[in-house]
Amino acid sequence: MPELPEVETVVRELREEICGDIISSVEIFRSNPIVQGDLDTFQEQLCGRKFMDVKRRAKYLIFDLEPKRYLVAHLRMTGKFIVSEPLLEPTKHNRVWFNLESGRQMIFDDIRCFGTLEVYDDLADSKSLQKLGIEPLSKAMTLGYFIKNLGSSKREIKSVMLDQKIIAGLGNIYVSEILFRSRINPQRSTGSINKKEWSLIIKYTKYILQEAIKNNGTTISDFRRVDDKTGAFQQFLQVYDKKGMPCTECGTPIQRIVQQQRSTFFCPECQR
DNA sequence: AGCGGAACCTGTCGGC
DNA sequence: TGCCGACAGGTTCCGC
Repeated sequence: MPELPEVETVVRELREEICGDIISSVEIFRSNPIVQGDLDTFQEQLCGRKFMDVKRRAKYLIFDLEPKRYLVAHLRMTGKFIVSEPLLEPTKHNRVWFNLESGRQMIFDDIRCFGTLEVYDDLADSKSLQKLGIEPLSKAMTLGYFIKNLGSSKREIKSVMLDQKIIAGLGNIYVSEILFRSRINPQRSTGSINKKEWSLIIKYTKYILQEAIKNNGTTISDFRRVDDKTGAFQQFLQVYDKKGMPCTECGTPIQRIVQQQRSTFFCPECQR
């Protein structure tokens, strides 16, 4: 479900809602496979700690706690954080409740249970964070980075853009949208992308992500904000989930193909 | 190195 | 109505 803009939306809203609050107890309704490690340890590591900040790295949420400790979360496909007045009973897909001293509740809800929750004393111990490539909205996102790392690669450009070890934070929706705007066929080999085209990819990656963040992300079906509202960027999507619909530029029907076992949507006329 | 395939789970939708 | 396959904003592991 959530890619960088959706995670960023959730992070910003959580930061407003929970900073300064203290975890009084943790109730786990279904741990497998969400909570990594021993459950008693997980609860013990978190109880009594105060939320100091909520940050994002790629699609990970990082909760800064005091005394110093970190809760690292990944929403995968259907994970959600909801902050609300306390419930009496968990609803169907509630997996973990973080009860707060203010009396409110932060709920981790996840239909498919792919999401992950991990605790670290030192973020450097997280293997998954270590492996991540550059942040697409950072200054590291340069022409030089792509030429140097991918200039001679034969991999398909779609696959490279989804690779979190290279660019960290893009997912299936935004990669289709970025390549459409950049007018690049998703099956092109990365080595065939010229400087001008890389510049377009960089420009539209930043533009689309920023616009999506402004619109609180994209809701196709499952994504929800902390207050259970939907995002609004779906109204600006040009190709994702638009198979057979006319291209907004040339009217050619949008095509759906499968790459890396995932759908790709593109215009065969505009994207060369 | 990098591909395809399967796995982790649950839910929804379309076709017959 | 019911069953079956395809598909879903993600990641990881395994074998070639």
